[in-house]
Amino acid sequence: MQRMKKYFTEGLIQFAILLSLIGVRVDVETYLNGYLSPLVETDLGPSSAYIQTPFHNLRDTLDGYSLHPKCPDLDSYFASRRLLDEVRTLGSPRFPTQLSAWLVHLVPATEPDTTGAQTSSNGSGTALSDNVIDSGGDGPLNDVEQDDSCTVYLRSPSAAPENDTRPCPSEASKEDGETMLWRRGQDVPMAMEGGSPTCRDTLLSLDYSHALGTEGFHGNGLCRDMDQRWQDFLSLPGLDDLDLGVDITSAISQDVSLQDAMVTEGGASRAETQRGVGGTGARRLFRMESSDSSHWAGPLDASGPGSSSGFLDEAVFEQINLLGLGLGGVAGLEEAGRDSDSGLSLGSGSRSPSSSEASSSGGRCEGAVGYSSESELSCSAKGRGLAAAAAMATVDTLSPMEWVESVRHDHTYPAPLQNGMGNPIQVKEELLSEEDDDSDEEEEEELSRDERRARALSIPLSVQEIVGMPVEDFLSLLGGQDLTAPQVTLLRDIRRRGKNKLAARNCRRRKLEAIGQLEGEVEWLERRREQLQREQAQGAKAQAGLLQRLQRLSDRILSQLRLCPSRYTLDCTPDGTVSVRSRDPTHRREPRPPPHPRCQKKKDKKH
DNA sequence: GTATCATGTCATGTG
DNA sequence: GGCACATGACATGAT
Repeated sequence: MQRMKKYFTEGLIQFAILLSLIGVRVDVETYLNGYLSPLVETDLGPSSAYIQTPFHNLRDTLDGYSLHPKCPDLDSYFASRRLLDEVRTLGSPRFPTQLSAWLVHLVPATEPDTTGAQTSSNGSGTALSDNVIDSGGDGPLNDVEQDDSCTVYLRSPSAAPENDTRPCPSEASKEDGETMLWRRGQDVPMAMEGGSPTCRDTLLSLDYSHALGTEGFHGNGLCRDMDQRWQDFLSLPGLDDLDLGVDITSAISQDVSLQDAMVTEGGASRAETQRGVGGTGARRLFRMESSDSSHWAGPLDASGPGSSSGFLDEAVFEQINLLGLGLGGVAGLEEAGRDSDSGLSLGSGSRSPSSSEASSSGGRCEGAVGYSSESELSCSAKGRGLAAAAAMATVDTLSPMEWVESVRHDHTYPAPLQNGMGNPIQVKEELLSEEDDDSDEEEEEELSRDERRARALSIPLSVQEIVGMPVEDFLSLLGGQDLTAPQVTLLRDIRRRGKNKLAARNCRRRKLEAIGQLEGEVEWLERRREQLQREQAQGAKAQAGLLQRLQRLSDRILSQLRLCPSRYTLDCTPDGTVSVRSRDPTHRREPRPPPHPRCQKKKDKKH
């Protein structure tokens, strides 16, 4: 069973399953570049399931910018991703009936781009993603061929001519191994690093055998081997025990509609450069599509397979992960908010109260807990699970727009629960049943300390209302005849703590801003100092040159005066007067200048 | 077990 | 004096 979990929680098949859940056709290019690639991380160990990939950690290094995971600018950045807008247009999510198929075409880096060029020029039509290639005369794959790393192409079977009898493109690389994905600088292919085939291997092999068709690339030993791996996978013990709600075999193998896709690794392709994402090292482009067009309830389907529009927001992926984990239930919305100590959803904007609570609790669980000792729930594993449940519930209860909006605001990054490969629906139902049992208790538990106190004293106002109301209203409320002294005291405390909480946040934000500003000043001053040091060095060098020239000139003058430069020197006064001075302190008398030649002649005549 | 970080809360100062 | 706000200090939980 553990092995099965590994199959389903790792790698590509999870992507396909999860994305099929909502019928999303996804270009996951942004997630397959370098460290953003969950596929890369799947081989990092037993706990490195893709679901557990903390995308929020990746945000720190996104595009080379060092941004805080909660930075509003970062949120707006993600919000601007056009794929998110595309996801918005989706209709109600529907459970998948089919999975995408994949065709992988490996072109080693050192291999000339013969196969790849053929792939792009043999009338594949929409075989390759527009994101990856363009229709230039040189052929988009030539761009890829310039890359010094391995390239894996995914191609639509429909686009492959039936009479295509070209050998399996991976055959050329078969001698290097039987795997299909290589990573830059690694001798071991990505999918085989663990020494055993992973679900990715199997899926890719399936793609070979089912999507390519025997007319095309079949007959290759590698393809058969991959297919065998897939069969091995399907024959794994415990697979039959899984209740996924769908026939996994048929879901994967039937009516395989391989959509074009392309995986590159290494330097950015031209298409990437055009999108402004190139130049950051290794990139991988990928594409996944649901083969069932009925999944598309929204206008997105109009783009049709082969269209390369759309990118999933990272937050969307997080939510999709939640879908795949089967975590969720309506209870999550309430449960996710229980960890909020104060119950304040300050800064949640115009969101609905339920989603606001979920978001607030999510942010709470992410890091700070504060004085939550009175809270009976820990914010760790349970809180994460509840946040996930909240997300799941959001998907089921909210409209797509609301759900996407919740994704936009939800900064929680929940980890999977134990049953990471379970059926989402089943788990949801389990949570629902649990919620029915102790919903009242949970509702009580999720209240903050102040909320519980306010409820105990029958204060009909929420903490948010108490904190947010104008002071006039608050004073009039306190001055009313309906409140007792303990109620008044509690109201004051709640308002004071709430205000101070906000003040502390602002204070810390300003402090961080000040620190950042000072760091900028320090950096500027350091650069300025280096510049001045360079100028000083240049000035010293120029001064040395001038002194050297002056010394040579002085020696020349002294030599013309028939004075030894080692014994005499020239003194230059500020007023421009130049005099000869002896270097020997004992001979301070001005040396008599030699007689003028005319005088010397006259003197000679007298004698 | 320890360090670090984020957050809440309290005490205190300031306007 | 009361209030809002700012901020240092401390506690607490998460990582």
